[in-house]
Amino acid sequence: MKKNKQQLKKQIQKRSAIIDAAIKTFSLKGFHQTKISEIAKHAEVADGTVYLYFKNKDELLMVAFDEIINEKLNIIKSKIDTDTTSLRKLLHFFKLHVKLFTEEPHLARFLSIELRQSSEFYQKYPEFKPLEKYTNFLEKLCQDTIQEGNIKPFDTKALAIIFYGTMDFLLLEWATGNQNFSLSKMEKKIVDILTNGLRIYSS
Amino acid sequence: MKKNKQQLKKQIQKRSAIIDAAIKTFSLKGFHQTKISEIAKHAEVADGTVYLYFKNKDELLMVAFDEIINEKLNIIKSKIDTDTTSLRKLLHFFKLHVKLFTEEPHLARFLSIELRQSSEFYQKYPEFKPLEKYTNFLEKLCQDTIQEGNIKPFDTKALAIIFYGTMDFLLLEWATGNQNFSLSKMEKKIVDILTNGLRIYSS
Amino acid sequence: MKKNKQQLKKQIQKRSAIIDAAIKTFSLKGFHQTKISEIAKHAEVADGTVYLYFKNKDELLMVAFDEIINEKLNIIKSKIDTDTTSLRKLLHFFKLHVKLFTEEPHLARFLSIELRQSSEFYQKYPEFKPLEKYTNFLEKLCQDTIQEGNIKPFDTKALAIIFYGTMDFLLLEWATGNQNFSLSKMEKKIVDILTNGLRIYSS
Amino acid sequence: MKKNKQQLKKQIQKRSAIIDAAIKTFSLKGFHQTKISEIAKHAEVADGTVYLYFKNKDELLMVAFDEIINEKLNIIKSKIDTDTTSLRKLLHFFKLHVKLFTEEPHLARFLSIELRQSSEFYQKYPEFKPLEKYTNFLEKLCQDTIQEGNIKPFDTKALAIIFYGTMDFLLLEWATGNQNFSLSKMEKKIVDILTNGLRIYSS
DNA sequence: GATGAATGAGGTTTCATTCAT
DNA sequence: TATGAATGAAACCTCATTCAT
Repeated sequence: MKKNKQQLKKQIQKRSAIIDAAIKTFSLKGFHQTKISEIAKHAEVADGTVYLYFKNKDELLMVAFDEIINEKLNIIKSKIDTDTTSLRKLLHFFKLHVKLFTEEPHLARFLSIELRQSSEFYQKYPEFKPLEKYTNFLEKLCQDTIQEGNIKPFDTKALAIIFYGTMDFLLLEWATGNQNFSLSKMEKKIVDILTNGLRIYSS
Repeated sequence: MKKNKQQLKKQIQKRSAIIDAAIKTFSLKGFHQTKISEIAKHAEVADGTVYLYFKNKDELLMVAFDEIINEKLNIIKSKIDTDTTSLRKLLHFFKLHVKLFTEEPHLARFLSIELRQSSEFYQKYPEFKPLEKYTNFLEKLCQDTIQEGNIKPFDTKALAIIFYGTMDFLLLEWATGNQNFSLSKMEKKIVDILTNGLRIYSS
Repeated sequence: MKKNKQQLKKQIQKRSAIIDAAIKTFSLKGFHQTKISEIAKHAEVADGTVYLYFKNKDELLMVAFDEIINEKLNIIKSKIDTDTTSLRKLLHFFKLHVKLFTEEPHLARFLSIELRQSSEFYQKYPEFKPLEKYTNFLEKLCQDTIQEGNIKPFDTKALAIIFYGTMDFLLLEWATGNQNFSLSKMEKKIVDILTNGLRIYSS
Repeated sequence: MKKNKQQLKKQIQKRSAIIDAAIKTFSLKGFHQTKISEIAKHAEVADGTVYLYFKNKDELLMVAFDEIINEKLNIIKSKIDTDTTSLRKLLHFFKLHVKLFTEEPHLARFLSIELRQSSEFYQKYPEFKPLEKYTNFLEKLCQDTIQEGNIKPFDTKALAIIFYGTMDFLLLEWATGNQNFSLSKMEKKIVDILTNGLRIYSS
């Protein structure tokens, strides 16, 4: 039925609007400082409507994370697709990660600060593994790079932790303004260290 | 006066008890889920007493961070003091960091999760730079190691970010149980990667 | 729309119920001793509902004053409307004021005691002039009476102060039970004094 | 014993210092906004010491009122002592009342605002009749004036209510800045009205 | 008597969530 | 399905008062 299709479309748009509003507001003000009514207002729906699409505020946060991570990961995937080696893909990933999140500073805060929810959050939602896809992809890239013989056969999980941990802390330092450094220069230096350390022909 | 001395001692003990209770409770339940009354109960003082020692809940959290960071940094400093080279000190630092925080799992959670508690904090307290001392010391170690000729003359700030970011994310992965790995093995692998990447005579 | 009309009506009733409950409770226990939860219970709404209609407790008190003053002033206005001279209106006003507030003793307390509750209010809300309308009307009556040639051309502001001050203190003495007098007799005596003046050789 | 005398003197001074501090602070900030610790600090005693001299904050307020009223009444009494007729004393009383309280504006607030404690206060302390002495003296003056044949034989209680009510409301209007009038002019006008009476054809 | 550290009861207000319309 | 008015639980912090020293 056409009617149903249109309705369905409308609903999907509404859901999407809510998520967008949630991401923007969470990023800007932090999870606890964000009121559902604010999100509803930005999404141009009633407060109660939010609860037709999401069980509660926690779920909305988790979905918001998921959307962001998926969106950015897909952008990254498509952009590194044309790189000729996995090593290049890996380094390109690093650069893109920094670029994508610092282009929208509130997303940098979102990722480096808000993502780390309270201990109770992890206990309450054991299935909450927001970075899993992201770090898995990173690990996969490391595996490929090793197979292609461009980095030494290190443990790929360890490599992924080093990579993600470094990117994440770099963004935190930048987002909180703790350090007064040029982000692009710092990024190059870090890539330099990681590659020169990791390359098979590093000598 | 003896009286004053005894009172002072009592007060120091009380303050300490409150901080300990705060750290434990914050770690367990998260900052926003922790009630002052819980902390007070654990510290065996009245609710109001907490406010004789700390201006408010925020300050209590910040002081708790500071105490933990200082305490652990001092332990680390004293333990690596006998290491003969800065490179050894650096790697020892890494191991001790992981050890000290995973020996007390709530501290691992405290550091890797609660420390990032929400942008609200960084916005409200721009002077809140809990890790400054820690990463500064790390950077100093890197400088020394470079001067001693044991790692290539990389940018020391970049090195510190890689080191701390990696340690931090490793603890997070461990604390949230996202990954099912042996912490000690993972740690060795990471150290392996970082050292083989960094050494001057890495070939 | 019918629906909206009904809802609006309901809301007006709810607002009114809250104000009534507030006046009664404030009068009975005093502003600082009155808990919002008590008011809510008396008004048969939830605590939070009070805050849908009033910004906070302070505003509720001020609105309550305003409502009472307006209500009583309107009653008085309509009742003195048929009096043939302004002098009669003026004296009638005096009697009605005493009557209206002593018929509902909690209102007498509200006006003579709670209204003066603490400088904090006057300092915090300089625009809080609860009696302005009331004394202005009183002053206007005095002007008219003078123009009609029934009292000497005294300063009207001074007259208003005498009238209101006397009525107010009379109610206070009555409400606090400090004096053991017949209110109606006292009222007559006061009116007698005010109209006839003090001096023996006034003729 | 000399010792005891000195100690007693010290204690009286301490009690007096506390009352003075209380009056100043209550006047300035209002009863509810005043903390016992502030009073103690101003009186240069420990918080607990206040409770050696006064049962609680309420009692301290009541004593403070009493002291002020007594002090001012005594000043007035001594100043009007040389007036040759009771009528002159009465009018002089009015002027002195206004003068004494407006010379120290915080006292004007204290008397016209803070004196009217909450309804519960009057219920809790039925013996709290702060103005009794004052209005009794006023009434006595009226009696004398009547006996001396200088005002008509009106009811003296009614006269006292008019006098005190007018003075009190005049001070309130002045203290809260509601009216923009010259206090001294207004005072003269009021006295004029009270003495000359309202009616044009009063004979 | 004097101290002041410690106590702990108490209340306003917010806001996630519900549910009658 | 959508609304948004209503709900009511929940907790930080203050400060009068106490009491061990």
